[in-house]
Amino acid sequence: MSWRKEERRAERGYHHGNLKEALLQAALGLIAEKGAAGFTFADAARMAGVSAAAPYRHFRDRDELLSSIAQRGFEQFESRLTGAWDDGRPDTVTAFERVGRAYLAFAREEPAFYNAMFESGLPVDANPALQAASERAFNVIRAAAERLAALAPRGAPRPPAMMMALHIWSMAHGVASLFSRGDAARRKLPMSPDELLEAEVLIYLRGLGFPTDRRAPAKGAEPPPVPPEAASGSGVPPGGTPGGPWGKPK
Amino acid sequence: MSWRKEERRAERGYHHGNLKEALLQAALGLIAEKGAAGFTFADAARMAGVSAAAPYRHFRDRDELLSSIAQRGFEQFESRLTGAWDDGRPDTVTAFERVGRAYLAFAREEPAFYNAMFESGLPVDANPALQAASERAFNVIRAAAERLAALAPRGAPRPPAMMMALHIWSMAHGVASLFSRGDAARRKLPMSPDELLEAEVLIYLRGLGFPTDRRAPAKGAEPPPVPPEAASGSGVPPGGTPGGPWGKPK
DNA sequence: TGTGAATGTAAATAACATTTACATAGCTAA
DNA sequence: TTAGCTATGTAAATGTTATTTACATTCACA
Repeated sequence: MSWRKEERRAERGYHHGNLKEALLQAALGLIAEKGAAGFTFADAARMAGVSAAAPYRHFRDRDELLSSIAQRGFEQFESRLTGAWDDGRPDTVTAFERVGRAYLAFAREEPAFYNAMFESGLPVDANPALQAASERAFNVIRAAAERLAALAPRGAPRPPAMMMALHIWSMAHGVASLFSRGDAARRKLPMSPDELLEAEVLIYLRGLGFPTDRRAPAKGAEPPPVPPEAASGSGVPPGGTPGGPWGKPK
Repeated sequence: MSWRKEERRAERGYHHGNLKEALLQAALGLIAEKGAAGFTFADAARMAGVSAAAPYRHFRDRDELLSSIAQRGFEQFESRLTGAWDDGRPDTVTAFERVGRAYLAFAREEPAFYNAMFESGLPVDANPALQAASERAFNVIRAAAERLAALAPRGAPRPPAMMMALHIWSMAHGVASLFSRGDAARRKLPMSPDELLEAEVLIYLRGLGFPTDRRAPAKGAEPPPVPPEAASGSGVPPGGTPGGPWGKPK
């Protein structure tokens, strides 16, 4: 349990000193390069400068290494989503969209984690810790959806927060999987994945009756019940934001 | 090029008679069971009753077999989506949703194809034929979106069809990936993946200003300009369909 | 300082992917 | 019909991987 010599002797000596971490890092790099499928246990060992059998002192098998990475990924993912949500500041809709962008950013900036988490074919539900980590990450979206649902404009039925969360999750995951990674990212799209997702979420929220031309509300006007336009207008003006969420219909 | 004896001698003899097809079928089964990652070329050969080297007479390597399956998958996918779209009958929105359900149905009923197409890590854009097949499938959604966009209600700006298509695709793919396959399917959801996607699409369409309580329009009332409520109401009544697309807010 | 627990290594096993040299069957042209 | 070319298979060899086992080296600490 004690890694007193981490820095001191990262490489030489009979004992590596920090093999577990070194293996995780090596694997992370390999997965980023060749995908979870291409990554090999032996390669990671080689990269860490140890024999092919050494990794088994730290991970039951290849899958456990992968799970560890996925787990760590979900934790970082949760952290980033939580940071993006920032407890709904400056206003719920803005923060909500920031969460969406954070989702895409994570997928783009941490391909190895994202791959291990969502594209490695790992049986997430077979590993309680992993499952829990995944759940915690999702709960950030869910909590945000909860807050958003609470803002449902008068006249519109209050949408189930869980459903909203699942919807948003599926949009973010769909965009990330299809357009924001790997070769799919090279498709010629009319807009960036970020813009695509933002428009998608905005249109969706509009469909629920939310006002979607976010704008920092007057001080202290939110969390309290209703944001600016929700209180005033008819909920959803058919025209919506000038030009719609997708910009000018030139 | 001549397979005169396909049926006659499917098994015995020095020559298999139909190895290529047999390998594809075997691989399909194996992928359905253990995923594209778990599938092995050797297993497929064994299953077809030939030596491990025989498959190389029909596929450059393991990846080419996988590509062939993905290709075939995209073709069947396109076929099913086209059938579901049914040229927009009985009305555009209904047909559009049917396409969404067909997407999920395909993911559920053809896990092997879906896996090879979207979860095998195949570099789709590296294979022109595969890329083209994928494009053709997407074009079904795109064409449907085109028709839908043309129905944009008066007062609402006409949304770019391509964007709509990408949005719908991402929703369907997101729901399929997250909730409609593998272990993720076992999550305790408040509704089925089908219902989830349907609600998502309906809310989205509502966000674009479309009337979403589909109902076969009066004969010949559609394609022509505007469907029932779009002509009458204010485009998007804040209340929308009674209870909203997700059912009664009990 | 002696010793058990932790961490590594080497060697062995079994499964794959892939290649190569050789065997056999099918088909076509003389 | 048959010689010979082509397509399709096989067996054996190579090189890599995952994983296990028996043995070696350190570490931590009583």
